[in-house]
Amino acid sequence: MVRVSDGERRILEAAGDLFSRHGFDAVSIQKIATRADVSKATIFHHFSSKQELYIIVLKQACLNIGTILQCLEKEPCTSVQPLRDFASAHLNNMFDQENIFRLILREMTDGDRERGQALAVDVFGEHFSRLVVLIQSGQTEGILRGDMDAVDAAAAIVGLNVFMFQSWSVLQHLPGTHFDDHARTGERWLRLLLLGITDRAKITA
Amino acid sequence: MVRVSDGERRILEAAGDLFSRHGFDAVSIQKIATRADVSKATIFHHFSSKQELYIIVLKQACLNIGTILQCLEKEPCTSVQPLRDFASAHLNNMFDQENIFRLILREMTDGDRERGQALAVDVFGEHFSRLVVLIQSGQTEGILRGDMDAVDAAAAIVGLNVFMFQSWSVLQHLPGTHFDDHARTGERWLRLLLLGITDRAKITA
DNA sequence: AAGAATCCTGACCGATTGGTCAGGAGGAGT
DNA sequence: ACTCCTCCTGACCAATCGGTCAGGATTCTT
Repeated sequence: MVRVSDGERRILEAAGDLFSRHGFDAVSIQKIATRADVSKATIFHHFSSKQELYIIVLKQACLNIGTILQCLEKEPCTSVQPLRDFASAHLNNMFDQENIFRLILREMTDGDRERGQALAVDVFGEHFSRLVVLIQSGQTEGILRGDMDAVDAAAAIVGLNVFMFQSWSVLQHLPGTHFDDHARTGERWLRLLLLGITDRAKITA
Repeated sequence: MVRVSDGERRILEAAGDLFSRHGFDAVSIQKIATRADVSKATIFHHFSSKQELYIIVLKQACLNIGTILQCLEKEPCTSVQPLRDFASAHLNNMFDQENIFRLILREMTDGDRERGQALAVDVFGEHFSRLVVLIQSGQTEGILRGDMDAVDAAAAIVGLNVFMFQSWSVLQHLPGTHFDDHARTGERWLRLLLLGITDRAKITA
């Protein structure tokens, strides 16, 4: 176990919070120092540069995420319940660790191209792969449509969750909406995706 | 028609491009000036502050968007084709005007809370409402499921498109993926949403 | 008690930031 | 010829930026 001083802990905390909310460029070392209640020089005592601090915050965020989502068993999938469980856990996971996920999503969309993509693969890749396998097993079990791409289905499930996560505050201000609770809304959207929005599937293609 | 000098045009163009790619704080006036091939002071001749320039870029972006998406007729919806048309037009619209949409999405997620939400309602609100009405008419025509919320369905359609738009470069780097073309992928995802991912809808709830 | 190591700080650095200002160039109106 | 107006600029400003440095506390080791 690496020893981490109290000041260093507070710095990482403040940096993670500020970076996730405002992005790398909008946050100055001084602001992090003030929030962490240390001097600016203290930050450079613990971290060699702003970039390094950012990268470490990013890595720490990935570590915190890696161990949480373990709800995907390897048993064959004979009902949609595992999908519900996954989607629900995924969504709760995001909202529970809002800062971390905002940081990662931000990095994916406007960060350094290579780093952002590598990060995305690291963070989402494994879970995504396991979700794809889960869906494929559901297809061979006959519970899920065989004439679709499991990768598409996985992307759609994750995509709806991600969209909901990052647009939550905006969604509530669209006209005619009534989104009250993440979890319930997520369940309804997943149900939509499971059953489809057409009445009876007479429409082919 | 308001006269706009050539320099001013170039400034707005450069600012829109840079803001959408890197965000407000990461872009300096100097960089905009260099890109627009004018001096820094010229920018302050045309715009009173960086904030004002940003707001104007934002408004210009909204104007450019407002008139494009007009594919929603008011006739009753007797097939899923109007939904396909909407989703397709929506997606193409985003990718065609990448900068503008990135700018707006960025503002929605990290901009000033009130302004971002007001902007979102302005930009997406009207189209969203019309999409909801379209879906509702599809429900009364019996072509779409009656036991779902039209608002949920509309949000899901738009959400999948938005997610695809802003995660496109990352999606291609997830393991096992093969997303080659926006349009085709968008069609497949919409089909998923239309028909559902379960085989036959024996699974209720 | 002495020394070493860690934690932390105020003062400071050059560079860059958003923004100001006086004024030059050039076309239009008189 | 004259003025007026718009477009544009280089020089400049105070403030802030990321980062350095010498040294004061505090704690751990011996």
